[in-house]
Amino acid sequence: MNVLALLRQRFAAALSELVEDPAPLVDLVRPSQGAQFGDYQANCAMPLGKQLGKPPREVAQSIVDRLEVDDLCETPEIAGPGFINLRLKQDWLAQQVAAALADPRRLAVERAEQPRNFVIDFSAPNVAKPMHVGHIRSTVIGASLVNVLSFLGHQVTSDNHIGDWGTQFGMIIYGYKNFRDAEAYRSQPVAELGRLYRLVSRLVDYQEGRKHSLPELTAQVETQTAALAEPATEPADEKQAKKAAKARKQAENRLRETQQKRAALADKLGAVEADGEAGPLAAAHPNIDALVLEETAKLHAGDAENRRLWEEFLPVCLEELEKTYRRIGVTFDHALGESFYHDRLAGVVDDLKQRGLARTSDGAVCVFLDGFDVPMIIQKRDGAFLYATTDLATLQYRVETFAADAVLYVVDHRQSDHFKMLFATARLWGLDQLEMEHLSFGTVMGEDGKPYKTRSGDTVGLTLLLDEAVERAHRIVCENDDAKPGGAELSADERRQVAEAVGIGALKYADLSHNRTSDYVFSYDKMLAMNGNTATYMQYAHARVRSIFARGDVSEAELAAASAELMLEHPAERALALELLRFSEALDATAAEYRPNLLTNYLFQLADCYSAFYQQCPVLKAETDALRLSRLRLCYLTANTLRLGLALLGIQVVEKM
RNA sequence: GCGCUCGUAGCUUAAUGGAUAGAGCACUGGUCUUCGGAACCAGGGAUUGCAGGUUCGAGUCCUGCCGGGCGCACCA
Repeated sequence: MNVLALLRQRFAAALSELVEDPAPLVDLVRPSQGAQFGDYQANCAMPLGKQLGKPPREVAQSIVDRLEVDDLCETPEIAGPGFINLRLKQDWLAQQVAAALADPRRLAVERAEQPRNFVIDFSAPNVAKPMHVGHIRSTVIGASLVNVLSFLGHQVTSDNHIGDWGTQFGMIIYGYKNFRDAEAYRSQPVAELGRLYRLVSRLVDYQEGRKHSLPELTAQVETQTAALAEPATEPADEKQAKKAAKARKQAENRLRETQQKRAALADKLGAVEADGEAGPLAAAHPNIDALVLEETAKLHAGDAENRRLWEEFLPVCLEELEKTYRRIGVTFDHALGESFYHDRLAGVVDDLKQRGLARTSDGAVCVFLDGFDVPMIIQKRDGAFLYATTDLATLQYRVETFAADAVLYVVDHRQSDHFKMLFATARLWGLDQLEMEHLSFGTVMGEDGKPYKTRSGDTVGLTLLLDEAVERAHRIVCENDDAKPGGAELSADERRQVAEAVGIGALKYADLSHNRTSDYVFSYDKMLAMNGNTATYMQYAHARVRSIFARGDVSEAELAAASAELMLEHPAERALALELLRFSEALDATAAEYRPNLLTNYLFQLADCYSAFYQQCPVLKAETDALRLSRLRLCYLTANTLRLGLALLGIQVVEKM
């Protein structure tokens, strides 16, 4: 039961007698800001009063006169400039909670009236590279949206659009042909391919730095120095002088930055040259950057040898990814990577050309779009296709194969321009009925405010990250268990399992509880903080509830089957009951805006309500048996709601911790 | 230079144009013969970057400025 949706229906009926289109006004019915304003409030009288030219309080009264909510609400109150405050009836509230209790699988959450077909594109790592910290957000947010939308009755297809066809394979192929350690490849193929990738990547970076970046930076330093050396024109007034001084300061800062960048790059190049292994290889392969591109091009052109190698490497790489997904409990319906669409790209370009949407410019096939400075290039001068081409082919495939109504991309915000152009092109192309959303998020930053890297400048592997989180969780679990007054109660095995749930849960929750397009600051300490708005707090709340049942020797079946009316006399009981009922609202809001943080907010608030209840209302020691049962049932629904809510976020709960 | 995005308490942050900007961390004080103290309660701490504007009402929408992050044809 979604109480908010029900109230909105009632308001729609009342408002339709007063106004042509009640929809925008109905949206102004919402949960109250504070308990003093009741449980729900309607803010529609003010704008309607404006519209009708009548005093808002008068309008509020005429809405209330037409409103039929006697069955679920106390008499509505009109407050302030014209707010309508609603308070749910105690017995109605009790009935709704009982209905949720009677439905342990769905907790009385209704399915969407109009199920849609979603395709969610998330995670999307490059198979040749290990997943790193930047992949967490996409993976975790995407997976939770899949869960929530599916739970609400939508048809959801999850698709991991992996990068299995790009330059990184050219690197591995080149590395394999030139640098492989045959013995290592035989015994540890993944590790050896990883080593080859890193080695070649380093050598390519070296050559590109030597040939392009370093000269470019050197030139920049020169022009910036020259610009600073130019004599300043005499400022006309004080304001201009200030402006000029500021501009000069900025220019100085820019120069310093460029110099620093140049020095850092020079150091890096020097380090490669001085390296015992990489140094000689760099000297022996001066054109490795071009040669790698050649290997990639040969793969794309169907070269037998490269194709064979690709087919040999790919399963190995995929298995490595699969290990990580298994550990964090993420699965996909499909993993149709870039290579899957390879055969369709030429057709896409032809079709766009034929429809007059694309034309050749400067040798490249481009789609020029209104409102964009640059075109979207779908075929390079040398004939190669780009990711824009692949993305268009992918969209077409998803509409044709999955009958998608909506395609969601969980990708970091740096690609927002790309998606804007992609969607605009797709709409011109005829996909104008399709909802396309770029669910963007910020870059993962370290606590120093720079992209999260190790001290040596490498990106941090996801495996290491998980290990560290679980390790820290394990230490805390052990400490806590050892400190229990009745002695430790977890076996070594159980401690491991709990640490896994707590560590990985903390990592996921930290990502899910933020909804920022700005950058995300990664911090072990913050995500693993075992109090506050964290997964651990929720898991702990759950474990505490469960322990009541164990201690009180309570039968769950009895709780589920009980039929007596719930007693909600105590304010904390009532507040908890109301919060439990809002689960459905939280899920709908999460689905409507594709924002898992609305669900984490809800769960945190629920845990908070439970804490207050737990503190103020004795359960096992309640005054009467009836009250004891009623409170136990509230506990039971709380535990179930926490468990289900966390499960939808991809987070496990435990019985004891 | 053009574009996107963000700026809320010391820190991390919440808030579909609605009432007194809500939390957590940290800080201060309190609760306890523990239905699990990884807890709870209370308190201090915010001109929501600045200046205008729209509105009955602005953290939210518009304009300008300041500051951070990111992106700007043939990488993904």
